[in-house]
Amino acid sequence: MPHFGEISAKEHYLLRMMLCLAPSYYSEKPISLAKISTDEQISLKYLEQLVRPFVEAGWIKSARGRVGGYIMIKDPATINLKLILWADEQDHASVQCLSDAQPNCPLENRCLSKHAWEKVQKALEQALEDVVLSDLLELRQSAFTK
Amino acid sequence: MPHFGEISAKEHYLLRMMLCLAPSYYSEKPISLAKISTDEQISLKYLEQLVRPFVEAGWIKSARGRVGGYIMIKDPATINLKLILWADEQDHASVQCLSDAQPNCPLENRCLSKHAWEKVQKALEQALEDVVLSDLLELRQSAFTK
DNA sequence: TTAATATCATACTATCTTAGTAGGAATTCA
DNA sequence: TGAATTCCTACTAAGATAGTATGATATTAA
Repeated sequence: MPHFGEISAKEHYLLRMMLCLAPSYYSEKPISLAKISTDEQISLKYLEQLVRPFVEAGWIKSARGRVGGYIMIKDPATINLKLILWADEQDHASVQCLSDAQPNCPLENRCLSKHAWEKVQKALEQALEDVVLSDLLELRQSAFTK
Repeated sequence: MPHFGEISAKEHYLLRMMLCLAPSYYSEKPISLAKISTDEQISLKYLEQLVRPFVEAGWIKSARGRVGGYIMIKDPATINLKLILWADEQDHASVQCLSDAQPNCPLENRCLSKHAWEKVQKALEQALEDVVLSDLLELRQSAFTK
């Protein structure tokens, strides 16, 4: 049973995939999903699905053929967890009536709870924005590898 | 399509239910689910399922019969969103290998991403803890009702 | 005493998401 | 040419969500 805020395998995969692809931004050499699949133990076919939205968004360029793969063309310094996880969402309202205009909402505690969720939402959003791809890459170079 | 951190209807219901029940802590008079169902437009049968874990946890006492209902016996000042949402979970590790000991993890970026998720997890946890039931009740009394 | 109001308990269901798998087509390059 | 790669569509098993259905049991106001 998952709980609010639990990271799913999919989300875990997304970040790791992006971490694998990020170096291609600097090297400008494509990285194949086959390699990522091996390195990170993620199904190749699943990776193909996961990478697609980012290609469509223009963050990643694909190169087909023999020595093809994917090249990140959006600067990793501008990519954070919020963007990765919420790439295909436009409306991030955590509670329905935050987006829906409900002028005369009849519910006793909805506005009260909405107020609470807004606080949580804001904190989470900030935390996700604080995790930037390029920062993570630097961590790997330095002390973090212990 | 939901996204990470989105509030589900269930979670929205849980908080509103608790907000409805909280006054019973002070009045010591039971509040029926039928009333909550009416006030908050939540299915009575669904509410019955939602309240059960808290009764079993001893936070809420049930009173059957004609003028029965539920009475909160845990101080609303000690109940926060984290406790409400994660009531039945014991291990809140957001990433599998945060709880599992994996001494020689072969994955390239797992530890790096784990580090990232830990930061997010910690921020979220803090935000959820900061939303305390009694504080919300006070908001209703005062300016929030506009 | 009885009828209404509650909780308690179990089971069922439709829809969606997750976490993939399957099979192949198109492209590129050694 | 053949191997490696992306591209594309479809399918699936398991689980969660958001309830509904049916009824039993307990209490008390009338």
